[in-house]
Amino acid sequence: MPTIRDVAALAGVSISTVSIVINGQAEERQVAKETALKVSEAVKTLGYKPNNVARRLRSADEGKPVIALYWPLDYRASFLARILVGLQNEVKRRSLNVDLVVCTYTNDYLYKEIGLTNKNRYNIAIIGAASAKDMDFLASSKSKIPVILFNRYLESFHTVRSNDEASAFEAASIFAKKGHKRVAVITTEGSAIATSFRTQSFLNACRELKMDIDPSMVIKAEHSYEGGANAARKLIRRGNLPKALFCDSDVLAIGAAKIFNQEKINIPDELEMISFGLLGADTTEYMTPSITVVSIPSEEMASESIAIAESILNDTAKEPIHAVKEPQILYRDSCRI
Amino acid sequence: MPTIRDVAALAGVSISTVSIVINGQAEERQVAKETALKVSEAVKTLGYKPNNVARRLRSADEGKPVIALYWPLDYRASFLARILVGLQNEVKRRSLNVDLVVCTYTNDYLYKEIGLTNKNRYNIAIIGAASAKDMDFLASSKSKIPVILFNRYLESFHTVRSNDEASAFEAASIFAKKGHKRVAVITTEGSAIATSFRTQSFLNACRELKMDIDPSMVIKAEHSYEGGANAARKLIRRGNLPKALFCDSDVLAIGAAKIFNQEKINIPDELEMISFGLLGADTTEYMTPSITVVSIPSEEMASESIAIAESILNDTAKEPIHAVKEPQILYRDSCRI
DNA sequence: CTGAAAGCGCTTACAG
DNA sequence: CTGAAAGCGCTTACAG
Repeated sequence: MPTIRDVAALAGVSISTVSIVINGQAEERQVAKETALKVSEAVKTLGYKPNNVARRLRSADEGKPVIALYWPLDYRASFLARILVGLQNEVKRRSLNVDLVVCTYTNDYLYKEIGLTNKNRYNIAIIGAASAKDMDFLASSKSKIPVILFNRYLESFHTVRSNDEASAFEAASIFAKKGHKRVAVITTEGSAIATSFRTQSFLNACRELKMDIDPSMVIKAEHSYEGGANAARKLIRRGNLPKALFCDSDVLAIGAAKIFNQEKINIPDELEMISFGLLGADTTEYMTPSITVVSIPSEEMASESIAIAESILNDTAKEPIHAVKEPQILYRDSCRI
Repeated sequence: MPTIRDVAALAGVSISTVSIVINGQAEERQVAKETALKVSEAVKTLGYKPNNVARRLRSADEGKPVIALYWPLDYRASFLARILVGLQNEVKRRSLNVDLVVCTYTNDYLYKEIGLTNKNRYNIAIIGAASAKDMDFLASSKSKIPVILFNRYLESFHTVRSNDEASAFEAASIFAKKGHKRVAVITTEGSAIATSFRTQSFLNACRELKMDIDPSMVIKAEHSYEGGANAARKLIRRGNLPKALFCDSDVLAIGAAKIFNQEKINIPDELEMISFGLLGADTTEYMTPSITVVSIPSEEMASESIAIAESILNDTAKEPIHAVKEPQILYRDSCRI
């Protein structure tokens, strides 16, 4: 990259003059028109761009500490708002003097994120929805800044999780108490860590509670409303529909409910539904039917993340902090207690 | 703020030694334990934090250009994902070597955003959901970096808008063609620029098309599912429900639809609904009933924003660019053509 | 009107 | 084991 020095050399003027011109002070500092022109041309031919970092140093612009949330913009993009609002609210509540910034990344490519491998860009990274590969990258300690893992676990990092296992068990217990013997499951296809863990936990709980899950009743679906709808169609087509359905995400549940409504399968009379809830709680509340969810405590997790971030900034977080938040079951029409 | 120089002075060692210690190279560089300790203590007593900007300059870490999306985390947080995904996809499509970052702000307080008043932090700002005050701030040219206004208009800035006026007219035309004479409206309370403009445009269109809107049938609602639900309750309570309802946001429409379902008011037989659509198109598609929307072309607007950003980075955007994108009417069950 | 010089706060060879 | 010095790319008094 050309520097101001190169521009000065090409234009045949001093560095000071270049600085004045590129900062638009040519008139006010009474730089000769001709000189200013020479500078502009040199800038253009070299493709010169001022170095922001140098400018900031010189201008004593240190800025506030920056907390970066890393979040992938795949099908989980819809969960971002709730978490971001949670982070933001906690920053406000604590009157932290920090900037909160969202960086998007692609699963498995976290290692490409320069904000993580360079210790001077952000002060703290909250990393959400990491894939197995992303976790490997982190575990190999290639991240140069303090990391808070969001809903993932690595011993040597700060982590904030939702107690999905207990919640899956509780969801299964509800079905068991109601005497359901057969349960269907709609789960996200692919190997996202959290969803497969949630589904696995639910299946284990069913086994423990002596409920039967025919493998053909575990439908894998693309994580979208349409995916949920397609899964519901498959279940109906297969026939012999169980009276209980578990979904590992409310997005799938909403898509599925649409089809049950269309096919006049009454929820909850003919089919009771429970879903994990990752969207804002009001979303599932205002569906028709409203959907009973094990609501992931995103807000509490976000608050805790900021609490940890604050202690990192204060240098009081020596040992990794591992926080676990309890989801809340929100009983709605799709499965009343 | 204390500098490395202060730490060195207090610890009674050289700057180099301090640098080595604070960068965790004490062992490897065989710094005497005692020396390292003195440094650590000086760091602690002074509360020294290394200056990231200086580090970056020294480490020749210039980084990529940064495009910052400014978005408020109020009730409009739920619209963020769709726009962000749109921006991200276009960055990818163009293989731009830029960082995309989201900065949250509070309406009316855009002027506090240091990223805008300091020209060295971000290279380009895309500003969404600006309030009138925020626009004043921008118009007063206090922003030091190139700005792209998202769904707002100021002559001297790059702007990308949705043609809400034409769309509102088209929505009204649909009702008019179906012979509706009376129409109800649910609109967002408060003075958000876009929503009030949409509602106003719709009301104007109704007047032009000789449809009657009783002012008492224009219900102001908090922008949330609950707000939409409350508005629907008000409409029902008032009695003499029109057969056509317009909502300025799909969030309101979804909340309202829930109540109509509960009250067994058949959509569309007893009441036809059209809403502006700010959420992803699939959301309203999978509601029960699915909701006919004038879908704001967020994706196209995002693409255009990135196109403008690219030309700014290439210095080929001399004059302000003003782009207008056409919304698309998506016919769903709530109002078939 | 223009330029030489100082200095922002660091890191990194290099010398001892 | 430790320190003096150079220098990252700028901006800003200051001198002329």
